[in-house]
Amino acid sequence: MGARGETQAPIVFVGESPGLQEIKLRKPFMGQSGKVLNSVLPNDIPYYITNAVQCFPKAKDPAKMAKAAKCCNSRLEHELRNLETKPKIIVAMGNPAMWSLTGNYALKITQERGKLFPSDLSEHGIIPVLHPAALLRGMGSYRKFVKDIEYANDLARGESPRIPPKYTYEVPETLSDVNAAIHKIKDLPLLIGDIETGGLNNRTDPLLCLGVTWKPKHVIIFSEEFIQDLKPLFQGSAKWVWHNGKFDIAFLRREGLNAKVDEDTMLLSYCLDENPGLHDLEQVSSDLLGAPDYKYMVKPYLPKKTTSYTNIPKDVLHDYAHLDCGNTEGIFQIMRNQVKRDPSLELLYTKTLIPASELLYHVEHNGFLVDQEQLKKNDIRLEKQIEEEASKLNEIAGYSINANSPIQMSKLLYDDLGLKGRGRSTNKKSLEKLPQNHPAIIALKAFRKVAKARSTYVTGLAKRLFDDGRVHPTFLLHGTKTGRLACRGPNLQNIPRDAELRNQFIAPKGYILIEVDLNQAELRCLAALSGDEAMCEIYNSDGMSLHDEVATALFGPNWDSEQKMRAKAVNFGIVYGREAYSLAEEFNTSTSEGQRMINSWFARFPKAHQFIQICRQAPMKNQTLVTLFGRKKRFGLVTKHNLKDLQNEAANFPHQSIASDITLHAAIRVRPKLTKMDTRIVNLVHDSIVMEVPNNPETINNVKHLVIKTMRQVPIDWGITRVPFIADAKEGTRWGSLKKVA
DNA sequence: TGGTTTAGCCC
DNA sequence: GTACGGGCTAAACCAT
Repeated sequence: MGARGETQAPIVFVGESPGLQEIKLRKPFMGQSGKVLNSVLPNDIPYYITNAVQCFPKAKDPAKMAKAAKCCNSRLEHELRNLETKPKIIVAMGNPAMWSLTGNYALKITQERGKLFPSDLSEHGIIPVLHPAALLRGMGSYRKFVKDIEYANDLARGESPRIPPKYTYEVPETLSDVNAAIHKIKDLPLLIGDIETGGLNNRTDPLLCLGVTWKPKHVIIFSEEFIQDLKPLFQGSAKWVWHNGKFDIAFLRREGLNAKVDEDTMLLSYCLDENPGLHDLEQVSSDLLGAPDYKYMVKPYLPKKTTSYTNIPKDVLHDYAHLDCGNTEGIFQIMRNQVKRDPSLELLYTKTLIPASELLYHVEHNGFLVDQEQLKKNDIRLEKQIEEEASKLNEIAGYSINANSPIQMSKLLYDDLGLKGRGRSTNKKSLEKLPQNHPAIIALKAFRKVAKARSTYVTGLAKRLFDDGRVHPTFLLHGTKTGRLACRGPNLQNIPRDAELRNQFIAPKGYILIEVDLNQAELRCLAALSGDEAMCEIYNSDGMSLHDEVATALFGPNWDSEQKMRAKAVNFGIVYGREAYSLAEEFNTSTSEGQRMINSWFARFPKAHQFIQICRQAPMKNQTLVTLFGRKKRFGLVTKHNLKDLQNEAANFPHQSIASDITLHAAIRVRPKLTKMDTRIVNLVHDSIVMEVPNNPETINNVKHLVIKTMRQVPIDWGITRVPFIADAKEGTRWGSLKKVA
């Protein structure tokens, strides 16, 4: 019972366990998941569908599902062996099916999906894929799911499995062999490189080897002891290909090698799919080449995730490195052509992403100087405040309580103190619903503020400091779905707007900080993109201000400061797709008043409204949004469950993306000129550029002039002409105390 | 030890 | 029942 399809089918789909629909109808995949599966089932060949588990476990936690899968294992095997014909391929959907069919209960579906596992239950074996229900919950990539199933369908139709690529490699062992190898390849048109390192940190961790290839299927590995002899290799005319080249060139440049990023397979992968988390080399190689898992080679030497690659024996490391390098060559050939065939992606890749690699190498390398005195002062001050607030909460509770624990605080507020709110959450919004003058609420809010400030922005920052007194973050070009940069280790894009905390970031002696930021960049983009006459008029006039105009539109000409605040919030809320309820919450007013504000805004700016509406239709119409910088937003699986979220993403995508690219391009353009003025970019925050500038009036003036002018010019050069872009400069010695100077 | 949940900071 | 787009980090908690 519980199966459907043809018993002589060449392809078998194995799901997890029946849901209510399936129990009722005695057939698998009849509900929402069934719809997803139906969209990818082959329509030219028969198929058979069953489940790994036939019972209906009450709780679907992994341990119980594993147990159930083990129980049902022999039943499933019996079912599959008794099909009329042996299938060519079996698709395992979700962890339990994969566990049961492979017998390996340690596997994880997100890591194994799309790979071919041998099995005598079918001719070619098992292909694990994500379960459709996981896709419906917004996990994983629908595009990958479709590709995985397509591969399985092709095998069922009689095509051959992909053959995992194999490469030969050599490791020159004498200096003369190294020199001969360099001489042979340094002026070839294209070299593909990949390094292995003793850690992720280019300031402290060793460079262990460099793999280079120039033609399919053969790699040269230059080992550690010859790194210093590789200078001529990087002085030839070859163009260099890397996977996340910004990482590699930072290590190589440290060693005095003139490495550069001409091509980058990670960025190609990001061009082809903007969703994060899909672009690491192993993953791309597996998807495009059918490359098998080769991490197993080095795993025995890496007991912990953090163990350094220095613990791997040299011969094993070189063996591993040659696969990385060879695979990079393989995926480059495929993806470079795919990008070339799409003019917008080609534009994005060549004009934005590759130049941005070089920019960000420098920003990361420069780092941001931290004042350790100020760090210490904040540490002491916040520690004291944390203790004070914590002891207040202890006293209120009457026992020792951890204010950092949401569970304990929830118990305190809703059980011990009997406060009545909405649900049992203790987050900021929920606390707003509780009596604001209650000492527990006051203390908890204060505690949260200072605890966050200290743990993340003081002690957390201190852990990231290097010998040079600076933090050196990593900026990710592939970290967002919109094209904004992401930043980590530490994240310098979310430092609190609190003078004491921002003052931890300073200019070195003899320099000052200048921050130039675009004024209302996203709203200006919305005006320019939509061509809304009223918005454009405001931004093109000298005396008008959007916030003032909207305040007048919403509340009449005699608005007060509170009403102006609301107007401002509506302006920024609109571009994020905020709704009446959420605005009403913020201002403690009725939903109908929230709705009135939104309606008035859209009435004042009808074309902006229309533009947003058109964007919102993209997910339903299965359209891809494209910006003039070539960024794309693709909508994978659209369901009634995620439609609203996707519409909000769509509505927000164009102006967020373009505003960010204007800043990025301005930074790319000014950086070489800044270098000549002994000026360094030390941070980028979506619509602003922070620099350290020699403290003399002439340079300061030149830098401000250059950056402001460039931020104004970039949109014009990219065809955004309906609205001017205005940038403001602030300066000072500490980031928290910058002052606007005429 | 590692993954998930909750919370809070930025544009 | 939900309600705002895009991110990162820390601490607690829980399973292994």
